[in-house]
Amino acid sequence: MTVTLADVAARAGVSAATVSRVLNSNYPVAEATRDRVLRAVAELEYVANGPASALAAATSDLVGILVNDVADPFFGVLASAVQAEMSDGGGPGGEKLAVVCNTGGSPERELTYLTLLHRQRAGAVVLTGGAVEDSAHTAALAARIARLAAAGTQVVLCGRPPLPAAAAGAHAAEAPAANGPRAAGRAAARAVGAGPAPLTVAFDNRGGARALTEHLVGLGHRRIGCVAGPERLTTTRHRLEGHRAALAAHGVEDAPGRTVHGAYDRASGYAAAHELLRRDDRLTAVVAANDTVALGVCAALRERGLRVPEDVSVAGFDDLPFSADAVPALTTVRLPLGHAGALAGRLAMGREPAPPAGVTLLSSELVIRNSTAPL
Amino acid sequence: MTVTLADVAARAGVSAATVSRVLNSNYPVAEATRDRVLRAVAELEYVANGPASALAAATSDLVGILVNDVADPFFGVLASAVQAEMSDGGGPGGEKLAVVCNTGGSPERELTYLTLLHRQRAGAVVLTGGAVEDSAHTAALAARIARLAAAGTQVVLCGRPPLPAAAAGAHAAEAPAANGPRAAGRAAARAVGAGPAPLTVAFDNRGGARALTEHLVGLGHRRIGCVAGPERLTTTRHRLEGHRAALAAHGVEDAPGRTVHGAYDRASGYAAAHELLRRDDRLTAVVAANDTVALGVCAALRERGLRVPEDVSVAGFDDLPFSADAVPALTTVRLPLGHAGALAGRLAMGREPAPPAGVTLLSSELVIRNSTAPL
DNA sequence: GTACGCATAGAAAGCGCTTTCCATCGCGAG
DNA sequence: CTCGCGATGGAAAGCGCTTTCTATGCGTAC
Repeated sequence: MTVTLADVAARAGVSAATVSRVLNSNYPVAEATRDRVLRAVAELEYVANGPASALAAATSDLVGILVNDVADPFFGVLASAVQAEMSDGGGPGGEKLAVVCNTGGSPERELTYLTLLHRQRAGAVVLTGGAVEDSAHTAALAARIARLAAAGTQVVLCGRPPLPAAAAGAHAAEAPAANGPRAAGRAAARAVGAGPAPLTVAFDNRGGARALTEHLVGLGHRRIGCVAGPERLTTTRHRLEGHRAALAAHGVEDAPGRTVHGAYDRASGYAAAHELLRRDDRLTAVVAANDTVALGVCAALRERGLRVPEDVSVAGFDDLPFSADAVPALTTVRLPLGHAGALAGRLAMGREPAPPAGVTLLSSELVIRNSTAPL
Repeated sequence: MTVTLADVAARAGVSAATVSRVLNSNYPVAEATRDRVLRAVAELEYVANGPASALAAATSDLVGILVNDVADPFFGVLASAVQAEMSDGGGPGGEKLAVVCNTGGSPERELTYLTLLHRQRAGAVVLTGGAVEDSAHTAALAARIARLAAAGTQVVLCGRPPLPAAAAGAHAAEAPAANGPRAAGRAAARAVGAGPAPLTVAFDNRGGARALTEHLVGLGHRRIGCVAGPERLTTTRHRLEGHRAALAAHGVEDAPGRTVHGAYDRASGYAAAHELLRRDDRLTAVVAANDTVALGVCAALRERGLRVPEDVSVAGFDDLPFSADAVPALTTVRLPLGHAGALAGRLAMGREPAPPAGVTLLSSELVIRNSTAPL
C-alpha cells in the first residue's frame, strides 16, 4: 500500500528516526546521510502521513480562514490576502495547508467550523465575518476560541470587532493541569501564545461612515437615506453610528424612516431604495451598507427614472474591485482589505509581534468618484 | 491537558472501544450505555483528536476544493456550491470539514495543494480552475490525481475539461500489493472508487461561445472583435473555437488581428479593447472572455466616446452575479455554476452515481440583455 | 436441563509518525 | 595512552484513536 517512513528508512539504510529528522530538519544530520535519505524520499515518491505526524507532534500544518461567503467579493479579497500570507511557510515551519471555510453567515456553522478545525488541531485560525450581537452566541464563540487557544491554536479576528472583554475572559481559568514532565512541557509551550483575548484586526467603520456622510452633507445634501446592513451586526451598528454622528455634527435632522435595514446584497439594496423612496420621494442622497448594496440602490433609482448622481447621489462602502467600474463609478470608503488580511495572516502565524492591546484598528479612506454630486 | 477518549470512557464507566463505537455509530450499543457515553462527552466537552482518528481509520473527514482565485466571483460561486454540498454530512459519514484552497492560478500551487491534501489523507477533492495545456503539467497533475485515487480519495474535476485519456492512464498500473488480510481489505475498498480517469463535470464552452457569436451575427454584426482568455487554457481554446465556428457557419470573415488574448480580469479587457480598436476602429461588436473582462471592455469603449450598445455591442460569458446590474446589463452566456458545483460535490461524496463515461457536460444558456443591439 | 446463538462490551493490537533517551565513534586534552 | 566530549544515529516509547477478536450474559430451542 502506501509508502511509509519505514520504507524510506530501509531504502536509505538508516533508521526511521533519521528520516524523520531529515524531513523536519530539527536535528543535526550529516550531509551524506541527508542526501541518501532525500534521494530515497524522491525515488519512492514518499508523501508523509499528515495525521500520523499531527498525532505524534500534537500539531498539524493545517491553518484555517473562516469567511461568511466566498462568493462575496469582500470576503474573497480578504480571504485571498490572508491565505497568501498563511500558506507561505516562509517563517518557522514549512508549507502550510491554508484553507478557507465558508460559514454562509450562519453563527452555527461558524461554531461548527471552529470545532472541526479544533478537532483537526489546526495551527492557526483567522476568523472574519460579521459579529452577531447576540450575547449567547458571543459567549459560545468566546468559549470555543478560548478552547482553541488553550490547545495552542492562535486565533485572530479580522475585519470584525474585538470580542467583548467579559466574553473573552470566559473559560480563561481553564488552566491545563500538568501530568508528567512531557505534558507539562507542552502545556507551557501553549500557554505562551494564549493571551486572554484573541488578537484583532478591525476596520474603522465608524470613522469611514462618518467621513462619507460628511462628504454628502458638504455637497449640500440634507435628505439623506440610509440603507443599513443586517440589524444585529456590530459592523452595521458602527457604520450607522458614524453616519448619525456626521448628521448630528452638522445639524442635519435624521428624520425617522430614513433608515432601512437589509442584507449585504444587491437585492436588499434594490428593495430598500424602493422602500425609502416610497416613504419620502424627495431624498437627494443615499448611503448604502456596502458597494454591492449600492448597486442595487442605483438599479432601483434608475427604474424610477432618477439619475445618479444628477437627481440622487449614492455612496457605497468597502471599495470592492467592481466599484470603480460601475456606472457611475461609486463614491465609497476604501477599506484596506489586502493589508488587513496580510496582517491577520502574519499575526496568526506568529510572524508579527502582537500590538500592545492586541487590537489593530485600520483606518479607511474616502474615495470620491462619480456617484455623488453637489445638490 | 486535553480530554481524550479514555477520559470519557472512564467517566462513563465503559471502555474506550465503546465510546468510539457510540461516536461513530457503526456498531450496536445499548441505549442506556449510549446515553451515558453521550452525557460524559457533553460534560467533558470532548472534542475528538482528528489526526488520531484519521491515523487509525486511514481516512480523514477533510475534503478539499481547489480554485484559482477566491476573489474571483466565478470561483466564489462555484466553490460555495461545492462546499455546501460537501460539508453537509447528510450521507454516510458525519460532518465534513470542507475547505477551499486558493491556487492563485499557479500550476505549481495546484500540485502543492494536491500533495498537501493527500498528505492530510483528504476524503475527496474537487478540482476547479483553468486547465493549462502544457503536457508536462498535465502529466504531473494526472500522476498526482492517480496517487490520490490510489489512496482512496475521490477526485472530481469541475468546470474544466476531462484529463486527456493518455495522461489519465499514467500510474494507473500502480496496483497496491496486498500484505496481510487487513491491508487487503482496505486496498479492495479503495479499488472500487478509483476508476481510470477522475470524474468530470464540464461546461459546454464551445456551444455557449458559438451561440453568443451567432446572436451577434444575427444582429447584423460582421466586424466582431474577440478578447480571449489566457492562451494556454483549454477553456480559452474551446470558447475561441465556438466563436470561430459561428463565424465560419455564417460566412463571416475572421480577419486576422481581431483576436487578442489576455487574463480573466478587468484590466485585460480594458487593455485588449484599446488594442483591438487601435487595429481596427470600425469594430461593431466585441465578445469578451468573460463578464469581468467585458466590464473592462465597456470601460475602454466609453473612454473612447463609444456607446454600448449603440455604437458597439459587447458580450460577456459566465453570467456572474454582477452582470445583470451592470450598465448596460450584459448579454452573456449563463453557466450553471451552482448546479455544476453541487453535482461535483455530490459526485465527490459518492452521493450520486457516476455517469457512464465519467463525464457530464453541462449546457449553457444565452442570456440577452442590453449590451448587444442590432447593427 | 443443557446447549446454542445473539446482543453487547472489553482487551489489545496496531495506524505511521516524533522524540526522548542512549549508544557509538572519533578526536583532542591531560 | 586513557578519558571525556561533541557529533550522529538507533531503539523504543508513546500520541489517541479504530477495530479486530474474544468474553460474558441471557433467551430460546431441543
